[in-house]
Amino acid sequence: MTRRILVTSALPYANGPIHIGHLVEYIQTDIWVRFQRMIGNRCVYICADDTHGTAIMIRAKKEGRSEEDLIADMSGQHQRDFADFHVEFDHYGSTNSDANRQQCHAFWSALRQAGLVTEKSIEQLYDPEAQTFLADRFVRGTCPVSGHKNQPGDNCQCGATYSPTDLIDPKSTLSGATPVIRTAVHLFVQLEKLRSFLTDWIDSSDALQKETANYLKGYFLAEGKELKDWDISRPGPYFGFEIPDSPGNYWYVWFDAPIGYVSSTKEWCDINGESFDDWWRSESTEIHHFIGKDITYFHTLFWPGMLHTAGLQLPTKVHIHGFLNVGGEKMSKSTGTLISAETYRKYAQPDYLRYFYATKLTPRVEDLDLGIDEFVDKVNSDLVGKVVNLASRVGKFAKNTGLSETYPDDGGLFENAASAGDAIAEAYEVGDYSRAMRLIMELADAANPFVEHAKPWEMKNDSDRQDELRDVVTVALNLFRQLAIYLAPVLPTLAEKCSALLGEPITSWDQSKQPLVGTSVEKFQRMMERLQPEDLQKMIDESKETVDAESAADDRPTFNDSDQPLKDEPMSEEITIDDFAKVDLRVARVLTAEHVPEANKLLKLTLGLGGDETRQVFAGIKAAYEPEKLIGRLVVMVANLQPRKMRFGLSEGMVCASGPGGEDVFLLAVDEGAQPGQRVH
RNA sequence: GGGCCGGUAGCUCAGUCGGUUAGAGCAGGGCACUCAUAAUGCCUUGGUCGCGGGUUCAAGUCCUGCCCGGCCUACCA
Repeated sequence: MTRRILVTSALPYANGPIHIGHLVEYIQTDIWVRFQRMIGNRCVYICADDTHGTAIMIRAKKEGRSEEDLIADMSGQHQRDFADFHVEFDHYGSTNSDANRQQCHAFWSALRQAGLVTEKSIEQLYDPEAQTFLADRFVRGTCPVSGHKNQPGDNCQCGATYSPTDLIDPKSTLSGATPVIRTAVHLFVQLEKLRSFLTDWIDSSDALQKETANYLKGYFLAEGKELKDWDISRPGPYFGFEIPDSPGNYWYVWFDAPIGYVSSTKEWCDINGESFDDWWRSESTEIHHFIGKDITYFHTLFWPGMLHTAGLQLPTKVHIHGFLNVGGEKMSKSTGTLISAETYRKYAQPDYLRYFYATKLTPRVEDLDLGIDEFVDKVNSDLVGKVVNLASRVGKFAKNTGLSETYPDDGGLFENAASAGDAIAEAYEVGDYSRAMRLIMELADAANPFVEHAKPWEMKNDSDRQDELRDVVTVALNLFRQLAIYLAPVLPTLAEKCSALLGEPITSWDQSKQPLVGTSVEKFQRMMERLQPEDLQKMIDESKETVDAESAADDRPTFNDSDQPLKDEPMSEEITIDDFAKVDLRVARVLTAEHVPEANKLLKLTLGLGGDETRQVFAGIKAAYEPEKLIGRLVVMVANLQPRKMRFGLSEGMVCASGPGGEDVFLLAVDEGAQPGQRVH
C-alpha cells in the first residue's frame, strides 16, 4: 500500500548561513525522503526559512536595509546551500508570507476559542535608544553574585543565574545605552490546560523515541509540576506579525515558526492543485518532523498542543537527532570546526558528507562525531576503494562487450544482495542509516573478490574469451548497480552516474531485484575522487579566517579606548616563544600583605604557590591597594626572577600589574578556577 | 545532585530470545595480483567484552554495587 507522507525539517533561522551541523538534519531528512520515494511511497518534503524576531530586526538595522531584503537574501543563500548538498525540497517557503500570516490567524483564533490565552504584565529591560525591549542575551552587565563584569543578562560564568533586571550596571548590546525597566502586557498560552491531552498523546502514540517520552513525562509532565504558561507575544517594534486582537503586540517568533510547516505545505498545495486537507487533516497521511534535540520541547509539547487545538493532524513521528561534534569537541569558531556549507563545498564533495553522516546516524538521540581521519578513511576505503572501484575495474572493457543476454552464474552474489534489500530498507525506514551502510558495505566486500577470481585481465586480449569477459563485466556491473541503488538515497549523484553508464535511470528500490542484461554500456568515466586530508585541513584553516574576520566586524561592541597608553610606552621589539618561555609566570595567592613603615610605595607580600611553597615579594602598589583587601586573592607573579636584596629584605619575584604607577596600578586577576602554582602560558 | 545513554581488538562499531572456539570494517604484518583511482585479493597479529558481586547447567548478553565518558537538567523528575 502506498503511504502518503509529509516530511519536514526544522526551519533554519534567517540570521546566519548553513553550516555542517545544520546539514546533519537536512541530509538525514533528505535521505529518508529519497528512500520513501524509491520504495514507492508518496512523500512530500516541506521546509521554509524562519524569518522573524529581534535578531533579524537588529541585524537588518545594522546592515542598513529592510528586514524583507535581509531575509530574501538569506533564503537565497540557504536554498543554494541545500541544493549544493542535494537536499531537495518540494517547497521552500518563508514564515514571513501571507500564507503563514493566515495560518497564524487560524491557530490563534482556535487558541482563543479554546480559552487557552491569558494576559499578564511583565517587567522587562527596555533600551530607550534603540526603542526596543531587550531579550536576555542583548543585555550585559556585572553579575550581582560574583561581581564578574560584562556577563550576559541571564547567567554568569560563575554559574549564577538571575534575571536581567538584577544585573549591576546593565548595558544594552544594541546601543550601549543603559536599559530601563518597563512593564508590558504579554499574551500567554496556558499549556497546563492541555496536560491530559499531552500525556495521553505521549503515552498512546509512538511518535516519540522512548528516551524522549520518558524525559518529557519525567520532567515537564512530572506529577506536582505545572506546565508553565508560554509567553507568545512581544511588544512592538518587533519584526513579525501583529496579533489581530491585541494591537501593538506581535507573535513571538517561536509561535509562528512551526506554523510555517503548515503554511509552506499550503503554498505547495496551491501551486500543485493538491487538497490541503489531504495533508494536514487526513488520518491516512503520515506527518514526520525531523528536528535537533535542542528544540525537543517546542515540537513535543507546544506544537502538538497547537495542532490539537487547531484541529490538525498530530505528527506521526518526531525524529530527534543529536548535535555534531568535530574531532570529539563541540564545533567552535576558534578551532575552525564551525564549517559553513559554502566553505565545505569548496574543498570536498557534498556526497562525502552525506555518506559519512549516514554511517553515523542511528534512531537514537545521540551526538555524532566527525573525526577528520575517520571521515577520510571511510570515504576513501568504502566509497572509492570498494564501491566505485568495482565499476572502475571492469568499466574499460564494458564499452566493447556490453552486457550479456542472460545473467551469468555468479555463485549467488546477486541473489544474496537482492535479498538483503529488505533488511537495508528496514534500516532506512527506522532511521538506522548506520546499519544500512554497514549492510551495503558487506555486499561491496563480497563483490570485489568475484572480479579478482574471475581474472578478466587474462581474457581481455584473447578473442576466444570475449563471451567470458562479457559475463564477468555483466556480473561486476550488476553488483555495482545494486550498491548504487541501495546507496541512492544517500548518494544521488552516484546513482545518476550509474544510470548514465548503464543507460537506465535508477528510480526504484525494486530495480535491485532484477539484473540488467542485454544492453550496451557507455564509456566508463571516473565517478569519484579520493578525498585528500590536506583539503580538509585547508577547509578548517579557512573556517578560522572567515570567522575571525566576522567576529571582528560583527561581535565587537564599540569601545573607544584611548591610544595614549601605547604612545606612552611603545611596543617592545619582537621576541621568540623561547624568550617568552624563560619567564615563568605563576598564579599565586596573597597569603599576607603588610605596610613597610619605611617605604613610600611598597607593600610586603607573602605569595603562596600551593603547598608550602611561598615567596616574599615587595610590590610597588601601596598607593593603589589596601593590604587587607589583597589577602586571599589570586595574582600573577614572575616566579623565576632573580631575587633582589632591598633595603627592607629580599624580594623573591614580582607581581604583575599594569598602569603608569601611583594610584593607577592594576593587578592582573585570574579567572575563577585557577590554582596557585599553575604556570601562565 | 538527579535523569538518560554508553564503556567489546590501536580506531569506528556489530553482537538477535542468555547457548559452542566473541565478530566486521579500517589501521598493523606477510604474500599475491595488475582489470582498477598505490586500487584489489588471500593469509595473519590483536580482546580478563570498564571493575566487583549475584542469578543460571551456561552471562558480553539478566540483576546489583561501583568506576569512567557523554548528553540533558539543575533547590531537583
